Amino acid sequence: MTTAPTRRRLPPDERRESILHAAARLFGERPFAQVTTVEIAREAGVARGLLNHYFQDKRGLYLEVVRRSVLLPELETLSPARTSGSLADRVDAAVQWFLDSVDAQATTYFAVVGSEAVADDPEVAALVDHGADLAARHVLHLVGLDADDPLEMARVRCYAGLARATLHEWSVRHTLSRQQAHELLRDVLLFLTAQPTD
Amino acid sequence: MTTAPTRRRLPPDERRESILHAAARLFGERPFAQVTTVEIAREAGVARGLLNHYFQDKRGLYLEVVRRSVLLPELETLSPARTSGSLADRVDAAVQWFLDSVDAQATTYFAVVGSEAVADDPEVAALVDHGADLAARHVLHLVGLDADDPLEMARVRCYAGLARATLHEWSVRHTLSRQQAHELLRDVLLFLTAQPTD
DNA sequence: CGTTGTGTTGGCATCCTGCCAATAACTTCG
DNA sequence: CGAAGTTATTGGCAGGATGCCAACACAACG
Repeated sequence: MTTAPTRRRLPPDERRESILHAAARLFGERPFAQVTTVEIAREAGVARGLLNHYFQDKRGLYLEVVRRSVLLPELETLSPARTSGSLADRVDAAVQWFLDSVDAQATTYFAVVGSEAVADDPEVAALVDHGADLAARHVLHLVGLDADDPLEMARVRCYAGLARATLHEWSVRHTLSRQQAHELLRDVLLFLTAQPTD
Repeated sequence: MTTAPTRRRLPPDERRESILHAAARLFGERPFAQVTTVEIAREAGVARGLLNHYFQDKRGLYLEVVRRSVLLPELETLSPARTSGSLADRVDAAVQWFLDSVDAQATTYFAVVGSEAVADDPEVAALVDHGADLAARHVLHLVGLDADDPLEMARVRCYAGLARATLHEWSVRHTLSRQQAHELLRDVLLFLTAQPTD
């Protein structure tokens, strides 16, 4: 038996990825403090020390997981930026985009962002904040408003809060149907964009 | 020197309160993991072991701190429940109430709820959730709508998300003035309450 | 003033984490 | 095809934080 070496050597990116995958799974089902590095290592089939090699520390690994789920990878992929159609249509499309991109990686997203509550960690909060910023900017872009107007950005960031909460009601508490969630978000966004920024 | 006994015996409630106070201060300025029980004990002028006597563990102490800040103690105190005045007036009053009650215990509130991001802990999330529920119910009451209609509740809970985010923009990021925050919240709430619950 | 009840303390045992030197898998060159 | 080199990977060690528990002492009571 020359096979089954006790160690298997992988290209760094690949190994890094597998660790990240295992960590995401565990962090998705249990809070940070209740997940030990031993578990993650076991799940990834790796020695515990290796986690510290690829990521500074447990916290660094966690931040990386969060970063991935927050940045909405689909964000860059599809941005048709339709400047055509009525405002109502563009708004509708923007809401559609948002709900879809969340639906894609629902589990992780909700575990991290959707729970809609406490950021016990400022750095994590900053990441989520950044994610909200990107999403808001993208929505503004879709709708066809100026994404560089600070006041407009602030208002849309507020709207992002509404979006998260609505998401939560729809996908976690099931107090709203997707239909209802969609309509609520659409109506309010339309209302906000129509409103003059006094 | 008969004074300054190495130990001082306090009635349980009092001691419990002083510990809670110290913990709230520290948890307010640093995330959970970065606050050690040694610090809390020192801050409260107490042996570390006493924390475990009054609260199960560090986590239990934290939950108690969160519970206090989330429940918006002022919530019960002032609920004039004005059924008089126009809808616009009642909405305005509700928003006013919300902004005021948050303004009161701003620091703790923002440290726990206002950061508007991740709930790494489901139990904490449940608490915040409950707080949002109470607040939403109260707002509905102030506005004069039925607080037992599940759909209406869901919608107002979504609105609570908007409120948190707006709070964040106003009081943390300073991208909105209180005036602007107030107007935004007022307008949207008015819009939502006017909207038929299709 | 001795006794009882319990608020309070200090230290022990355990678990988790970050660090680091040794090891071995994979590659490359002679 | 074999040996040297590179570095991915491992296992163990030390520090720190937490939960637990038995002893202690402050206050009230008889």
